[in-house]
Amino acid sequence: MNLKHSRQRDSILEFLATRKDHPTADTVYMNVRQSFPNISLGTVYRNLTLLADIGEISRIRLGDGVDHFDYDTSPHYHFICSECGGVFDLNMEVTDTLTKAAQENFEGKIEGHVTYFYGRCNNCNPKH
Amino acid sequence: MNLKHSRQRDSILEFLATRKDHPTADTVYMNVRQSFPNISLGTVYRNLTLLADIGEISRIRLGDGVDHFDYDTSPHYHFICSECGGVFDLNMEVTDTLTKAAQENFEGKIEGHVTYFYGRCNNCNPKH
DNA sequence: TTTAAAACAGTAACTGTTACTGTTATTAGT
DNA sequence: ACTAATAACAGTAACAGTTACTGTTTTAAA
Repeated sequence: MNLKHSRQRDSILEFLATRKDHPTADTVYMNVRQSFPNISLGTVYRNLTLLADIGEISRIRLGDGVDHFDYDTSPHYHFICSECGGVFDLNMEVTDTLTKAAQENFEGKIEGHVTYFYGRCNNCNPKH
Repeated sequence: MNLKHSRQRDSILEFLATRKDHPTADTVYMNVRQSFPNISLGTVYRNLTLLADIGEISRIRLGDGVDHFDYDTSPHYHFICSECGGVFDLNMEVTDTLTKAAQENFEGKIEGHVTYFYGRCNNCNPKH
């Protein structure tokens, strides 16, 4: 891979680094436009995909039809609120016992699994 | 909910019952057209959504950008092959230990989780 | 510097899905 | 059986998120 430096890409990565809420491409676009008013949504998508491909960030799919992006590439679980759509990290250990269990009765090679949790976040959960 | 009977819906459900490979809306469309040549893709989507809403079938999201549908609504895990996109059931127990563990350090209410596995299926995994 | 190519902005196209519109099929009440 | 109300239909347009194309600009190696 023969990458060239780009200020737009820097800016996208820099923005992601400031956020812990796993923004979507569109949110990235909105924000990076403050530094690069002419940046194209295509550029944002291209760079998010590239950064994810080289492992600088990770792309997260949570069943809401939109891709989220995370500067934190360490393995951890996510929670998505069914009410407000907010995404949160979970403070919880990641194990490979699930993958091992799955491999037991399965021919073929299981390489990993995707897990995310859903429900009501603290804000949306009715207090009582 | 005040449902009326429809032959198209029957046919969609009937087709799904014959398949264990979790077809997409488009696959359902292709097949049901053999009995109903004029059926509309919109009708297929509408009925799949309706059937899923009333719990007759389940809708499965596996991160490949397409919805899959399953006649088997009992809780079980799925595997998706990164190579051919094939979807398979896993013969493996479903527990709620994950949900409990996730709830530990999380304010708000965790209602459930989605888990699926990926890798190479038996056909796509290089033999040796 | 010059120059090859990576990256860009802008925009069109594509995919999966949902919504709209006027017509047909179903079913409950006579 | 007939009628009337409406669920469901076919066909098609619209929509959202994402990817691909085109001609121009930026980067960085020679």
